Amino acid sequence: MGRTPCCDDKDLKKGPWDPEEDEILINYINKHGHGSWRSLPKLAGLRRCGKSCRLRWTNYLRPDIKRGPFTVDEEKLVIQLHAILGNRWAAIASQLPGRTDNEIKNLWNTHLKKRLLRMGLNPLTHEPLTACGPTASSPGARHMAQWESARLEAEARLSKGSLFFNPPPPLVKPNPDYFLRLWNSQVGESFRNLNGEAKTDCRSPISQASSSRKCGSASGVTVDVNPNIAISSSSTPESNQIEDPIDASFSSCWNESEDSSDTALQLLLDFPINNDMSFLEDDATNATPPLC
DNA sequence: AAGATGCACAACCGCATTGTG
DNA sequence: ACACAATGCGGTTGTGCATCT
Repeated sequence: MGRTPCCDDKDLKKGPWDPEEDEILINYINKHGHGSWRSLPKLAGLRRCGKSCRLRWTNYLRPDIKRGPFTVDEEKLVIQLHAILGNRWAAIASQLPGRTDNEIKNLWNTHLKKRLLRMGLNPLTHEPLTACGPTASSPGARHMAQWESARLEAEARLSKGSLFFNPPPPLVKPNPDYFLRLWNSQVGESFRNLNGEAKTDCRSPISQASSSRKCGSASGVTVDVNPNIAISSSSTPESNQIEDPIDASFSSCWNESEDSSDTALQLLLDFPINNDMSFLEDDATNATPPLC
């Protein structure tokens, strides 16, 4: 079949945008909205392809873009979300108001990835690196595999029409971004609000599954996502008891699906995001990779 | 002072997904 | 159901600036 390339016109300008172009684009969108991106450049009188216009608008010109350096809290949140969502920058960006996927991607590639590496953590898995090769058999690696399999299972369930959360209205497709919804749900909120809890004994959720519903976030990190991001790191493992909000919302949400003991949610609660993010504050000056 | 190198960020490219007739 | 267009997304590249030698 093939498709007409959208930006192959030799007449089209490439490279950095100049202020005049920005102004034209802003004025046009403020007046008419962007409508069809493909036809926008012609209508607005820009010698750019629609894709370029869209990118310029969404990544730079949009009025709600928050410019300036990322705060430590935002960086923590990016790391946490990356541990859950992987390189799904758009999904991560949706949790950081005013930040774009491109910006977060750049932040990750230029700062956070290196920082994790300096910390001796694998930026892909968020697991400790060792000089002795992959730690496939480590609990952490197992955990990752379990997490992934649970994620796939959950997505499969969703695709079969199993509705984990409030059933969407008819004709609305279930959002496949299961974990993002989980994160944003009451359950996720409870997860984020677990403060300084359950630092102990969060072993493999599968092995624990049938009896481990009290094992909460291993991170001890609280994250309030929107609109005012506020994360507090706590290292006070005062309580190992996760209170019932989790259980309640968990069980009420999960009732509809079978084998609730072995759940993606449990994995989320148990997810071994490398807990101590204090390195973000002092920028890994005291970071030493773990010896093996 | 000048060239080399590294870094940060904006923009591009191509594939995947979604929408539409 | 199919073909095609439009859009979204993630990986990669290009460019300008800062720092180093």
